[in-house]
Amino acid sequence: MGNRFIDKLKSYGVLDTADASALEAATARSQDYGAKADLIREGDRPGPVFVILEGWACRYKVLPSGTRQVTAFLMPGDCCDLHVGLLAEMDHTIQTITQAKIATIGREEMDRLMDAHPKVARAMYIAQLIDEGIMRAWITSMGRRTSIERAAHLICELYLRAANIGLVSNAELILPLSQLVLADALGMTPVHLNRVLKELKLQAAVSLQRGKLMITDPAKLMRIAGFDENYLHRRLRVA
Amino acid sequence: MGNRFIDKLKSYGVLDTADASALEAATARSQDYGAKADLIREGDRPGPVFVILEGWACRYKVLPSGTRQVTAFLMPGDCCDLHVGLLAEMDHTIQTITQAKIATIGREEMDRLMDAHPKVARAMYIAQLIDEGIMRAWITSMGRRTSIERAAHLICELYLRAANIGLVSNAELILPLSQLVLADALGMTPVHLNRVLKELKLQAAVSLQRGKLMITDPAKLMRIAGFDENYLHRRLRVA
DNA sequence: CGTGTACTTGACAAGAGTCAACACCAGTGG
DNA sequence: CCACTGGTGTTGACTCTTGTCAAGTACACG
Repeated sequence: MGNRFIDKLKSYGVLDTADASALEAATARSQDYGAKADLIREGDRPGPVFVILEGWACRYKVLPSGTRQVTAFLMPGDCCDLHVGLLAEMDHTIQTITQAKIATIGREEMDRLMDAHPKVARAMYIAQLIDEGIMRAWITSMGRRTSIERAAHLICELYLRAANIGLVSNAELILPLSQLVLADALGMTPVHLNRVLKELKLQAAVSLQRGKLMITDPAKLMRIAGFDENYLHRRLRVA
Repeated sequence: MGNRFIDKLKSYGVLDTADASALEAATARSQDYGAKADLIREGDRPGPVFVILEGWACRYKVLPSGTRQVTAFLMPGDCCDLHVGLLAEMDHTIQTITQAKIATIGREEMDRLMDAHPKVARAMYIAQLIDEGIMRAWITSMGRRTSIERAAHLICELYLRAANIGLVSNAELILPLSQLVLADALGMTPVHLNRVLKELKLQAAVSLQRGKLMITDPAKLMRIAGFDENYLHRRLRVA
């Protein structure tokens, strides 16, 4: 399986073997979670950095009315919230979507690791900057894209992020995201999302299985979304 | 006038005089901008960190259709994009809204400053974490709040952020934001925002001047917004 | 005093939510 | 082995929010 976290950081800049083995050591102990398990809840005191080794998770907030908004998807290789230990409490919940294997890195350990391995620190900062770019793209989607564009845009994003970590084969990606979860991320009702996906299917851009979504024509999807991948920063500054 | 940037960082943790004077030195040279001046554009190569000393600015993205989405407001004391120099290009534009006085801190200078002053580094990280929390709150607003709630929520946020840096007096804040800009931030049309603000005015929560918005009853506004300030992290972990 | 930009209002159209019913499937326990 | 159950997906009819278009008003500025 390999360690997708290390693979991802390597894609942000060369790591030497010492860097890689330090990361390997830091993520050696991992824990298995079932689907829909909270890693940390809104209001909790922040703890260690989570590193998703396998499976999918998401961040979300719940409103007084009980409705839910997913604010980010986490896939293998993603990690959350460098320095978050500086805050008194979490402003959102992090929950697994599927079964997942997750490592944690304590705050002091992470500080030491980044001090001793500047190239790792650099890669971690890049990962954080990209996550911020993704949030800006989500705000833009929610504010100014139609529901079809918005759905297509999210799926494009997930496709490219997954491709970066080798989750895509034959230009196909299987997303283990239910329509309920997608609707909570896209800020629409499940009913409406269902109609939107039907339309995308009609245009032969995606296909639907029960509970899974398969992307059959990424190029067409990008055209529908008006997708510009610049915010994923796959082209990085050469050092 | 003082240096609102330093004041803000001080509110995130004690800084000693050496820390403060280093920050003072780093922001001593500032530049004046007129309204609607680009600091940096989408596609540009990232440069130094910008520090807003006076005036207001915003980040925005433009879609192929030409519509605009504001993704963040920057007020005095705010700074942008620690480590952004690691990326090859900006994924959004930063533009002044009003006349503004803005300092820049080069990447190496900032690295040196943070190395030599851990308390400054700590405060900068907190500022960044809060900015991320704000983005999550925006995503949540756009996805799951009605237009009235959303407008009220944004105004609450700006009110509290402004209060933190001493911009509020007599529970009143004057926002130099046009309805066009607010509409671009809230993901609605100016026409609709106008009606929403009229409704908020009717409920005596805000009052409107041409081009300026005055917040007269923050408490009522918070009730309308269902506002929970946790995401602004005003209560920080004690070190 | 004219001109441009922002704000305001009304009438109408389009998009998205709501409600309700039903289909489908996986897992459970009898 | 089958009926039951709960979660998810699907569809239709209807409502309501929001966008669109168009016209007009009010300032600020040169």
